[in-house]
Amino acid sequence: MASFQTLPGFREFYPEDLARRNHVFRLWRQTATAFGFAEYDAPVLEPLDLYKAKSGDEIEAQLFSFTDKGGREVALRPEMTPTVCRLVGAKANALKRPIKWFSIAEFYRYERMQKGRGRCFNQFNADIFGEAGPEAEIELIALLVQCLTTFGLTEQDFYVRLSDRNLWFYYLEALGLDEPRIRGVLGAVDRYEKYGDEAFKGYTEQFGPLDAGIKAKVLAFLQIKSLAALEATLAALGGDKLTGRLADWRKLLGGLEAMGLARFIEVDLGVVRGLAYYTGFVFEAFDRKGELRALAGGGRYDDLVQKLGGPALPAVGFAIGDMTFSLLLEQRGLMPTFVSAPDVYCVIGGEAERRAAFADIQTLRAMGYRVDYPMKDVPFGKQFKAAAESGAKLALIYGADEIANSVVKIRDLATRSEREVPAAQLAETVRDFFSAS
RNA sequence: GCGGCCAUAGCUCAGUUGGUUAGAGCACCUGAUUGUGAUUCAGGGGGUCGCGGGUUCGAGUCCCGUUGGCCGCCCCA
Repeated sequence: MASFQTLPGFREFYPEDLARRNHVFRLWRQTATAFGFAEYDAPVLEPLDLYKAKSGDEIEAQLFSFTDKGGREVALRPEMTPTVCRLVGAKANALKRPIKWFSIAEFYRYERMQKGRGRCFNQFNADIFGEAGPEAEIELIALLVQCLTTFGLTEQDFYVRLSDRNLWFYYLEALGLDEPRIRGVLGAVDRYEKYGDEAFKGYTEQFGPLDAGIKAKVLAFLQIKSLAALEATLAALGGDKLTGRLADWRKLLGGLEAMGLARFIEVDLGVVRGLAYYTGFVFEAFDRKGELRALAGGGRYDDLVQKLGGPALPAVGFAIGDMTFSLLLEQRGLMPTFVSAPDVYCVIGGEAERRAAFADIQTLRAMGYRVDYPMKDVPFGKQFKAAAESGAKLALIYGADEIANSVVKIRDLATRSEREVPAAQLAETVRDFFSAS
């Protein structure tokens, strides 16, 4: 038993674990690239103020933060959004619009561990800057969907809930509420799914009971699950803001439908997302069975770049966490088992043969083949067994007889057939074998 | 931050009302086997029973504390 334990909530990646993680990262990266997103990265350690600027005590309590040797207050990054806003903000005027960027990075939050949540995790982040219209949401939600379907997940496995903080705001405004009350109601809406009527307790304490007529309308609005129902509800109210917003909704849903993604999307105004910086459309991806935490979440945050010192720049983004996502893939049997097998395994008679084999081993490795051999002299029988167990396709046999005749014996480990080739032709024979198979 | 359950070999787990030197399977290593395949047989390494304290003639077993894990609550950028 090791004396030194891994820090709580941190993960170690043994080769099989890392193979799975690499698989996930590789497909995410491939998908984002196909959508025309460019990859970036940034420091793991940031000034604490970058996160304090936009958030309260709760968030600070969950930061890994400390004072460095130069007396700076620093924190391990808990998310990518402030960082990417700074990167983009600093060069906003020099970057071609729209700015479509993604990253795959590690984040740290000092939280209690749970299923699908640790203190150290990876996220795929994708953001579009400089596009104020719902075209940006279309592109991002399409990317989100494909980041999941590329692993074999279907609409049976997950869905994306789509909502809109602006629409809520305009609607409550039209019902005659002022801004503090609107925020109070949105807080209740956020919790309504979980707590039912209890969710309004906080509002009542602060502002007194919500007018029964308004509350009924809020509850009805919250349960809206289609664009048609939305339009019907809002038709009576009219107003430029609401009419304009409905046009955005039609454009967004129409775009996603044209991309063939309608089956993944559910209008659900019950989603508000607690995070204060979201300003418009918000969306979250969940597994259909409802057993896991959210797979991904995102939305529009048009004010954040400016708040962090950059120019006014509209923005939309989302993130997928690797922990819940990997759990889902494993539950659905979509996480492949990775075997680490060489292409070629060398069977070597003894010291003298070993020297001859080394030259060929180096040649084949330089050609890009993965070649292994036993480090110590081992009886032939064991070596053949090792060759078979290694998963290699070919065994190369270097015995005294072969060396004497300047040949190498090649054994096809699948068919168990053997032949000898002149040592000089080994490289091309191996290449032909692998290019044919 | 709060609550429930749990902790014995690398893994999965036994371990009697508290009683000799803590076990099995799998995995790993060696040999049988000096040129041909997952078998078989024989052998081997590996444990301060999470850690610390207490009760006892005696603790893997009972009690307290602590650390860590799983699950839920809060939160979830």
